[in-house]
Amino acid sequence: MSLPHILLGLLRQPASGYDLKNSVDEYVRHFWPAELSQIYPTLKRLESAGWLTVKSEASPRGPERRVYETTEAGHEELQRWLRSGPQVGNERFEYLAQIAFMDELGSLEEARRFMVTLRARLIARRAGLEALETGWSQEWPDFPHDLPDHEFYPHINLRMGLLSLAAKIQWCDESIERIDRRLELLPEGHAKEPLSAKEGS
Amino acid sequence: MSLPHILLGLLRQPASGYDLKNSVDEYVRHFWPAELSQIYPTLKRLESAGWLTVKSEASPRGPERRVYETTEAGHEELQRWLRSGPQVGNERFEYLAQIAFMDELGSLEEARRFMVTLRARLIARRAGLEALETGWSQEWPDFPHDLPDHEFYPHINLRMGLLSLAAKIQWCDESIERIDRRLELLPEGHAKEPLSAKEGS
DNA sequence: ACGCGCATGTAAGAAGTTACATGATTTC
DNA sequence: GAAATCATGTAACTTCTTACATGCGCGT
Repeated sequence: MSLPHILLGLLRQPASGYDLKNSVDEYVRHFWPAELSQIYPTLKRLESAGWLTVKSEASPRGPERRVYETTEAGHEELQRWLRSGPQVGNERFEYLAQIAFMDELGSLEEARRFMVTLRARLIARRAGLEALETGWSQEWPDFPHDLPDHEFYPHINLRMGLLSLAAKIQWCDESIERIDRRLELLPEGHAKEPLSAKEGS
Repeated sequence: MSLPHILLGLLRQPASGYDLKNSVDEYVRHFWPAELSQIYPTLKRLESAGWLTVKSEASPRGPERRVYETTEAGHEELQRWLRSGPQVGNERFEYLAQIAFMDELGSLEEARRFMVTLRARLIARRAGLEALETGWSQEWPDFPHDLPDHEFYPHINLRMGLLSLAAKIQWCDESIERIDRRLELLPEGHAKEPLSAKEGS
């Protein structure tokens, strides 16, 4: 139920579907990715609900642009959603489902490799967020203090990504250690390569 | 793409759709909730893919039970999935989308209330996981050490839930503090009720 | 008599993914 | 000449949610 409201939120400045896709990729992707093939029909629904209006414009390059603007009703709907309280949904983690049945493989080494590559992928994500943050800190002089409101709230979101990824990376480290302790109880000798990328938490 | 494999994983013991719903609710719900209306058709698909077989059994109470078992092919598919590496999907957080546009309300007080109720909901979730953990610790004497494999991996999952919720609660605290610091810069006097539930990290 | 647990599903729709289709202009 | 960017979409499919439909047996 969120994409319509995200588009409403982004449309506080007039924009085309194409523009919105760029905004989503730049600002929103980390907590709500969306494809053009989903954005276009959603904009039509929003229009027929009376929350948006369109006008066609010639584009300097390429075909006509269909530029959307929020109506008063759209603006009210956005505020209604914002005031409806935090919507905490059910997150789905496929990798946790995999871990739940890991004993099926009967191999602590395979479980270890699983956690090590998971850790690497989480670190890569964190690097993406960190790059975003350094980009911001160069644009805004006394970052992260004294940000204007429309930068303040996005930065709060960024912090959530960073903190939550740090916790997951720490969890990977903890789990790898637990696996290692189990491996030491076993008779065989095991190749236990050290972690590659830079630290965890 | 996960529910089929989760059912395959749970079906290492024969079970009916109804049984599986109970198992999902007990063990799996925290990272992959599923309804009966989704489980039943999925089982049929799994059967026609040759990964499961069924037999009807009379039930002591109620209608006939359709009891499923994995085939050799199903077992291999489960292992293939487990070995396919950690599948890190795109998590969607509606409340982050809401925060992103919070400046629309132009009210730090409303933003603060939002974060406070979010914090309360996250703490409630954590309490659920903690209850699960104390339940486990009573069943297994020297918890969390020396667990058998089929308890070890689920406990690793539980830890992820706990660590990741703690990080989010900490993020709420940090954000509320940041909002408070902004509120202090303003001329007006503001009612700033202290946090109700017990501590955050 | 009523509701709960057992047990099976179907139907309709929302939300999201992947692939396809088209065509102009600009940059390398 | 090829690839990227600009710009619009549609089609087919998967996944998940919510609501509906049915009926037995047990406890209070």
